[in-house]
Amino acid sequence: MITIYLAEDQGMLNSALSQLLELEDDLHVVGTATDGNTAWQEISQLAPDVAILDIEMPQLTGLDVADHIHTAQLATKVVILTTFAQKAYFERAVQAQVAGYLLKDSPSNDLVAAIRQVMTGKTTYAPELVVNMLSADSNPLTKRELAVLTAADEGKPTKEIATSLFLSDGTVRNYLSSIFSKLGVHNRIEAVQIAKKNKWLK
Amino acid sequence: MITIYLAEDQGMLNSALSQLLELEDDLHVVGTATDGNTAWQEISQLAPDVAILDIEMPQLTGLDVADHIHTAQLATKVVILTTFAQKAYFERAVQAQVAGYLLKDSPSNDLVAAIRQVMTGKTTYAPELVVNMLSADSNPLTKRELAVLTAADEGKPTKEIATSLFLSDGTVRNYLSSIFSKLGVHNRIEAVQIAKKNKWLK
DNA sequence: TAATTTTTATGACATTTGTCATATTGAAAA
DNA sequence: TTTTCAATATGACAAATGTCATAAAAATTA
Repeated sequence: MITIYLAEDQGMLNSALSQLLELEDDLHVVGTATDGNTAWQEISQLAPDVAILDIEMPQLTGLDVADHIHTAQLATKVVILTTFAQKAYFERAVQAQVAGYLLKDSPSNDLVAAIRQVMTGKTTYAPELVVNMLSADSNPLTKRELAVLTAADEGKPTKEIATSLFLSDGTVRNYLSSIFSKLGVHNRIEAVQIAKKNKWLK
Repeated sequence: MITIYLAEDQGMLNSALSQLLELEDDLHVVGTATDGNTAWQEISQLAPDVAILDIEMPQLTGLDVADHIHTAQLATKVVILTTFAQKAYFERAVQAQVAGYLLKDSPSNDLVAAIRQVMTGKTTYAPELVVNMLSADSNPLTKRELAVLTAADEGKPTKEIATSLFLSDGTVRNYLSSIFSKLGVHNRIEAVQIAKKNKWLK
C-alpha cells in the first residue's frame, strides 16, 4: 500500500484527485492540504511514501516544501504537479531531487502512473519539459533594455523612463525599439507580456 | 441517466472530473473538450443534459459557448466552472441564463451536487459570489470600455481593437480617453494596471 | 589584440496615441 | 416624461511612440 499526501491549492482539483487516487487499490491518500505550510507540517508528521505538490500555493510553494523534505532527509518521494513548463521551476525541482515532475495538462492517469513509477525508484519528468529545456528561451535582452522595459511596465511614459534612468529621450525609444524587434512585437504592452510570460520580467 | 459534456482546458482537471462523474450511477459523460470550439461543435451535436464549462479556454470561452447554447435554444443546462469570483463574468453568465456557476475552489462533490440540482430546474450559484457581489468595489467603467481595455491589455493597437470589436478607430480612442480620465491616468499601461488592481480586469 | 556587443546619443520621419468638441440614437433613471 | 447615460461616430490637433540610419566610447569575448 502506497501512502500519499496531496497538496494542491485549487479545491476542485484537490478533491477530485484525492478521490480518484483513493479508488486505486494500492494507493491511499493519508492527507491533503491547500497551502504549503500545512502541507509541510503534516508531511513531516505522516511521512507518506509520496507527496504530490503543486508549485503555486499560499505561504510555502511546492518547491519550498520539496526543499524541506529533502533537507530533512525524509524518505518521502516528491512529485511536483504544476501548470506550466518553466525552466526555472524545473531547475529548482531538480536541485531538491524530486522524483517526478508533471504538468496539469497531462491526463490524471499519468499521475497515477507516475506515483507507481517513482515508488520503483525511477524518476519521471513530463516530456514537454525536455522540449522546453532544449529550446531554452534565455533572455535576449540586455541589462539596460530590461531596465527600460521594467520602467515601461510601470506605465511610465518615455520621458519619465529617460529621467529615471538618466538617459536621453531618444535612447529610451531606441531601447524600446530594439526590444520590440528582438521580441517580434510592435508596442510596449506586447513586449511586457512576452517578457513576463518568459519570466524575464516579474 | 443524466448526460454530461465537460469542457475544461486543464487536462488534469478535465480527466479527473470526467472519471469522477462517470463513477456516479446516474451520470454519464458523453464527451469532453479542452477548447471552446470543439466544445460547442460537440455540444450542439450531442445535446447533453448538462454542459460543464470552464471560462478560460482557447478559441471560445465558456461564456461564449453558453451564449451559443442559449441562442440556439438547446435544452442543455449550463454549469460554469471557473477560478475566480469575478463580477463581470458572473453577470455575463446570468445574461446567458446559465443554470449553475461554481468555483474551482469548491470540492468536486459540489459539482456533482450542482449537476443534480440544475436537473431539477433549480439554479445554483457559489455562495462566495454573492459576497463578492455585495462588497463589489464598483467599477466605473462601462461594458464597452471594459471590452476595449481588455483588448488593449492584450497589446493590440487601436486599429486591431477597433476591428475586433466592430468599432471605428476614433471610437476606440475615445473610449480609451474616457477610461483614462475615469481612472486618472494617461496611458494604456497605467489604466490596465489600475483595472487589474481593482479586479475589474483579469 | 582583434572582433563583437553594449551603452549611449542624434536627427528625421511616419504612425499611433491621447484630447477635445460635437452629435445622434437608444436605453435607463428620475 | 424629461433628463441623463451609454454607445457610437467624426474631425482636428498635439503629443507620444516607434522606426531607421548613423555614430562612437566602453566593455566583453574570442
